[in-house]
Amino acid sequence: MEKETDLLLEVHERLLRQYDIDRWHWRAETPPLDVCLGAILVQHTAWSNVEKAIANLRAANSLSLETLSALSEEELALLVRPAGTPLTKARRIQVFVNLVLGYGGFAKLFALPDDELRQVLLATPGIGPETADVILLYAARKPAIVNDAYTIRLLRRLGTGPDGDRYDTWRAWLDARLPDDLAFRWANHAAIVVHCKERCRVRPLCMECPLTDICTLGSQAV
DNA sequence: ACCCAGGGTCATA
DNA sequence: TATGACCATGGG
Repeated sequence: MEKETDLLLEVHERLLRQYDIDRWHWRAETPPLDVCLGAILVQHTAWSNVEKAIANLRAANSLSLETLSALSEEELALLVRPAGTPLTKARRIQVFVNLVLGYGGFAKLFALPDDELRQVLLATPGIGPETADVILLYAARKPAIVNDAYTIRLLRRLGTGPDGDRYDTWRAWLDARLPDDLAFRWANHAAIVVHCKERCRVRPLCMECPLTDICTLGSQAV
């Protein structure tokens, strides 16, 4: 376990040395609503398409809880259409937005104890474990673990990780091994995403990959 | 013409 | 518990 922590910390350091995570899409000043919309819209979807959807919302002056709640399902679906599964995502956004409004805004919702907040999010239709953890970390700014396909793929290539790929198994495994620190966890997940988007999917770039020498799968496909 | 993307939900065995 | 179907658009 300590050895695994050492590996995770080494990866963390190397990635932060290599990438400027400030160029990642969520920054310290990103409003909670933007983060939450992105978290829902990116489900099984390429981020480039999410940007188009959010640009549509911005152009329609609809980046507020009140506006999003007031839009008809069809109108909202039209705006988020580039992100795919438009009707599904329009519904999920409205359910979530109404949840926040019901609490009287993000500040009050996020004032709940961490565990309770996570339960509330998970009980919301359309918000599964990964979306909930993204909201916890990047919108509510709690030191949550975010697991995702990138993390699993990367750490498997490094020959580590728990048995099985179930979300909660990975989450517990990472939680026990990463510092319980907001800044660390914020940067760690961001760096993994930036890294995987930039390199992991393109094999020729493996030569310049900052993790090549500890990658146990060599040149095998991602 | 495929295949997949930072998921989530529901039905089936 | 564990797969599979479905949602549906845009880019490689």
